[in-house]
Amino acid sequence: MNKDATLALQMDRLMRRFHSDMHPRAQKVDAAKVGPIGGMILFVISEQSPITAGEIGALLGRDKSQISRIVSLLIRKGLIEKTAQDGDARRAPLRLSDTGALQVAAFHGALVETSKSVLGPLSRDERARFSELLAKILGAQGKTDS
Amino acid sequence: MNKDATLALQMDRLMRRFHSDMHPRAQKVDAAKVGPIGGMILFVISEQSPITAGEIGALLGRDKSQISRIVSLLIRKGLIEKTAQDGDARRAPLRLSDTGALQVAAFHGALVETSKSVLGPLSRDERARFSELLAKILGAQGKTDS
DNA sequence: TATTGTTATACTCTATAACTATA
DNA sequence: TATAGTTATAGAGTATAACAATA
Repeated sequence: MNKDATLALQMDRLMRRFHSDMHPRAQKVDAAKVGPIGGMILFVISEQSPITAGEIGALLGRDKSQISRIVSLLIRKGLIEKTAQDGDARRAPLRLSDTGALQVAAFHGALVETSKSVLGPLSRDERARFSELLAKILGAQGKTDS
Repeated sequence: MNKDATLALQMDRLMRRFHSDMHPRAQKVDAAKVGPIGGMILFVISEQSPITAGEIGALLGRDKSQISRIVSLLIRKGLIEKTAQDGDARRAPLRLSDTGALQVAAFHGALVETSKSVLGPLSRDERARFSELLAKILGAQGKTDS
């Protein structure tokens, strides 16, 4: 089979593997029932805060309507808050609440466990190399994301 | 941030990137309207045939109920057929029809284009190295898939 | 009793479009 | 006129469970 097609199939299988491993772990710690995308959004906010809904959408590659809906949910559940606006009133920078920070810590643990489990077959060096390759893939085209 | 968590976030972004790139390409060639998972199922059958629904589910990491539903759709659309049974009557080995083979060729092209596009930032050597790492990740645990 | 596959259901994710408000 | 965000809708993917047929 063509090497590029092989890569595509490998990618699909890896994505499924990751998802299958992550799902039960995430559910177990998802006390606030925010779902996998809710968890990703919390995670992104914990990394870069304050951040607007549009920026989150660009980072995660999801449509703004989806981000908007889940952000509303997260606010309703008290996990994130809108910060005081200084400039553009259309933008609504978001930050974690204390409860949200706790939830992120739980998700973080699940993420780490999943990474370790799925990437377990790789040595430490290989894992680092893998991460570098991912960074190169994402970085080159990713600049236009944000 | 923890390296394992970084990897998890990179994985999510890569998956999204792949999906976003693949979706419009696949739609364009999806003459029979079988959807992305329908395309993956056709693709798997084209690689290993005859193959049962259960084996497809294991390979793709999807639930048997989902495979069953889409396999029914693919049969209804004339893209695959059940082969004559020789042994276990519960199992229903599947194979591509001529129409299905044409559809697979179209999907194959879309897969190759997506791989080239998303993995474009990598050199030929890096891409080979990336594929090797994927094989190692999938191979070690993947044996239990089938 | 276990396995293969089917069917039904409910939930989540997703894309699209129309909309409001701000700039 | 353009941008940030909201809301509504429809469609696709998913997990779960109950079920039938076969082993």
